[in-house]
Amino acid sequence: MANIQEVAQKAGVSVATVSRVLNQHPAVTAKTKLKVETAIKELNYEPSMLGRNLRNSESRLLLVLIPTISNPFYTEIINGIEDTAIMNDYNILLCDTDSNPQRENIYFNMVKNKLADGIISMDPAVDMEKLNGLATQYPIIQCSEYDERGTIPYVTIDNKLAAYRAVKHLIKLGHEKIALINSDEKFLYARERRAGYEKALKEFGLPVQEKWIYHTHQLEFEYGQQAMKKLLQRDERPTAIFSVSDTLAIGALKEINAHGLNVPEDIAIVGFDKISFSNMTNPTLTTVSQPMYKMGCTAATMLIDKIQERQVESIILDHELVIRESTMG
Amino acid sequence: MANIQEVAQKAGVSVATVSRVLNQHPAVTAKTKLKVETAIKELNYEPSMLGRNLRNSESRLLLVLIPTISNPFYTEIINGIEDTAIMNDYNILLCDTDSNPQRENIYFNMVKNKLADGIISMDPAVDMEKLNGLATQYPIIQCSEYDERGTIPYVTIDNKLAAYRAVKHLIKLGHEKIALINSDEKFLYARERRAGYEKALKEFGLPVQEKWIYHTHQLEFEYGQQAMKKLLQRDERPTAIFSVSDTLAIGALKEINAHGLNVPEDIAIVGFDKISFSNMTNPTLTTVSQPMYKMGCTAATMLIDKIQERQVESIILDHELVIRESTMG
DNA sequence: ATTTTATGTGTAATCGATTACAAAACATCT
DNA sequence: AGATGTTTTGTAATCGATTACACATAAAAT
Repeated sequence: MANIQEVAQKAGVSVATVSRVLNQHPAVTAKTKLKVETAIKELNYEPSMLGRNLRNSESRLLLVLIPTISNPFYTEIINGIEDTAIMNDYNILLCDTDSNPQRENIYFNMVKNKLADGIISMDPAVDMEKLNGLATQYPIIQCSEYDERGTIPYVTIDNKLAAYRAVKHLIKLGHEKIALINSDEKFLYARERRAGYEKALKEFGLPVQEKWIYHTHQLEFEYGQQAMKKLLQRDERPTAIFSVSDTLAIGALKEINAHGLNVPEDIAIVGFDKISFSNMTNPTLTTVSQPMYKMGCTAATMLIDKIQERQVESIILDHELVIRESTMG
Repeated sequence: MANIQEVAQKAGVSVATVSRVLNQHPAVTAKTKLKVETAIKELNYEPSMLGRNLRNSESRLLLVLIPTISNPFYTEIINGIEDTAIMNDYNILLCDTDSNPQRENIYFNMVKNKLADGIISMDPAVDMEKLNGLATQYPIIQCSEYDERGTIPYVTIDNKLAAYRAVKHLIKLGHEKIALINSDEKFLYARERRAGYEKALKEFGLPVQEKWIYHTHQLEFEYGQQAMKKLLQRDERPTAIFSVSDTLAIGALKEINAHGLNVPEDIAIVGFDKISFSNMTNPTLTTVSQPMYKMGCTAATMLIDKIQERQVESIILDHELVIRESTMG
């Protein structure tokens, strides 16, 4: 691959002039510009980002940290991020952290080393302390998951309200024995959704029973199955389930079917996220829809604003309860 | 962020010595080494990848091109790639190309610009001509999808044989009217799987009927639903479906259920990929399992070999037919 | 024709690392 | 002590771009 000097030589000009052509500096005659462009084409030259970034201290690359690409929840968000980034002449790189601090470090270093201009973190298991530390020096935005005590701007939904509405929907249908399949409450979203669940129960004078609250370690289907299995072993069987994730809800649904029970007649289910699978189950899944694409766009816009040193405020987006067959036969 | 000069100054040595410490060059006294390491810690110094890469012309970053993160098929492969890469001191960056040539270009440029050392492409819709051109100068491996006419090393499975076995399984169960839900035959895997389908039919003296072969434009569920809807409109209804993708098969399953028909009694289905959701459907989906994790590991190993200028040969891995409820009630 | 002004181009420093080579420091042997 | 060899450290070039500043050239004003 040719470099700028060779282009300069071939075009019979200085490297400065070549650089000016590359950066569309106005002070270049049409004639010189043409010479340079011809040379560039002939040599098949492409400027090195390395040299450029080293000098400019910018890479126009955004890092997107996701805990795992297995969860379809992230797909639409990423589309939003990507579209917005490209519109602003940025590109994104997906980083599958696997919630592994060591891998996270690699990506944090990319920002420190100017290989990337900023980070959008969607990993609830990220080392918050480290992230907050990094955020004092580098542009960082949190998307969907965030640290309530930190100062990093975020975009998310009102998880408590969303959960409240989901559970209220079940109560309005006449359910009184409503179980909660929650993930680990070390995550803020898990705590908030639980708060919403409890708020709804209390508002309608229903007791919050520990035996109907189950915590999973992960979000994969199997954990939902396992949770449901345990819940079905309780002496008193719940008539409805609110699950903090569609993947868990789908696993639960599978387990209910395996026990010869019917959804929603025997047990109703509400999930969370509206992943595309949720419409493929039988029955289809009632779920809380987050504006994922918009969330992605917002996060990207916020990050770019931050990079360009504009003021950035956290944003709470709307959500929507999508009622389908798993609650209304 | 401090740079190497500041560290050198603080430690009272030259930048060369600092660099030697960083790179574990043996010719540094324990005493000097300690001084430098103290200075590094005090200044919180981290070497800049930009400066380093510019000089070394290596980034130890691998690019992984996927058409979309929506398809769970890629998840396990990526885990394999990632684990192998990390074991060899490489890191990976996921690039969601969306099968968009413009986005591809961005990532191709990253390699040209030494921001990445090589590419693993899993995008069937990639511009093969361009990829082959790039491969003459840069390390590139194809995973799962490949160009039969090109010279880029690949790792994949025997798609024709896998399809043949899947269809033979249906024939052995007594099916004679077997439809094929295929994706676009501009993709090699689609052509090969069709060849396997036809081979099985012919071997058992069954006619290949165009009316039972449907091509979809994409792999999302909805396309499977649509395909099935069309197939159910045929004057003669098939008794079995072979779908080249689990996602399409799941859409088809949904559509069959919607028509009040039963799987596998009325219509049996075989999918392809063994995505995790294929075990959550009702009935569970018979499917062809690819050794995805191993495929990822292999692809990464091949790429690293290629980068380090070792000889690399293409590899065909084994597959397995996983028989579940959608073919055996 | 000469000075002033505007415009286009080149020179050279710079970003942050690595490394060949030179030089210094130290050890070993007559 | 002086010569020689070995080990450690420093100097300076280099990677590929950008850009402030200087300089050259052309156009406009006197």
